[in-house]
Amino acid sequence: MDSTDDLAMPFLLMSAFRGLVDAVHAELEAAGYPDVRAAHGFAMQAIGRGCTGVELAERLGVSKQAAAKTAHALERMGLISRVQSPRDRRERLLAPTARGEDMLRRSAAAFGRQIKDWRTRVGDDHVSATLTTLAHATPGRRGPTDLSDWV
Amino acid sequence: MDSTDDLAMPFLLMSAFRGLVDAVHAELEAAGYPDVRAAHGFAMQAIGRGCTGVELAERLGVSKQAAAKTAHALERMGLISRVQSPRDRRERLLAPTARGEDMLRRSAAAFGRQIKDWRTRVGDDHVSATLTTLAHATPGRRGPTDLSDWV
DNA sequence: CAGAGGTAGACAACTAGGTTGACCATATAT
DNA sequence: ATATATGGTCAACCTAGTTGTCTACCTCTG
Repeated sequence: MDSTDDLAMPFLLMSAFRGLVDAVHAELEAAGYPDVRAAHGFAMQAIGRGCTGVELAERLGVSKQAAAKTAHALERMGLISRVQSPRDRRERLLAPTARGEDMLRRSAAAFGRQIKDWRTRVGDDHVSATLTTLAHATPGRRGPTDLSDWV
Repeated sequence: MDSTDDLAMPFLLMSAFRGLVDAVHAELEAAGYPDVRAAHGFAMQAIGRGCTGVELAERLGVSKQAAAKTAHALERMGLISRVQSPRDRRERLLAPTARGEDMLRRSAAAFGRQIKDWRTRVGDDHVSATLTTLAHATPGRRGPTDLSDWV
């Protein structure tokens, strides 16, 4: 239809994403997690209940070296543990600590509150339409932030 | 309503954004603009018909040093010119070259085609709802990718 | 009109998050 | 037993940003 507005889509996507993430990180900072960045949150979500470094790299769609850096940062922040695997001595098993799980819970709650705000602002139907639109927008896409395996 | 899906929103936003941008950049690369990155496209949009470095920094929501770096990169790629202002000799006026305007046209066309894909895939109503949702999602937000001044 | 303070831009050093390439240690298959 | 594949690490580099400092220039005020 009115395809002139379409050009704003990338900006709106970016802006909405940043607004969402910034709001959540402000809440996390207030809750005692000052150094958590967006990449850390994504990585924690990707680790889920536990995985290896290579799996993390695949889930995030980055190189294993990049995943290792992030994992080390998360370990330094006390959010995950990295313990040697019993069945394969090359592997280090990444798993959230109690503090990491608390951070994930708070993060999820904060995201939920943000989207709830959206729902009251534009209505449930619009938010639902947005979810389905975005879900169908990038079919078969694999790579960064693809969580089809782990949600 | 079903707030469990809400947690996927940041991932969907990110994924949709990356899918969109990647597709457009693939087209641009094929059209003879191989080195254009997402930041360059945003900056070109922000420059519009012309502005100074400080204005660019404000429009992008970054430091003026970062904006200057980007502007130099755009100049090296032949997409903008940086000429001294006649009325203020401190200023350098940034303005797209013919090549830069061609790039912007191709970029806009590519974005339009991508969103048209979305429309045929999920329907005009869903895409429109997405646009209005995202537009209302971050009210009064200023900073990166805020284009209220220059669209 | 002289000088104070504000502004545009450049330069340098740093950070975060990513990349590739080379490498070692360990598993696994032949 | 040996060849090959895999998990992880280290090192060097890239991009896009940051803060701090500096100079050149404009503008406002006494």
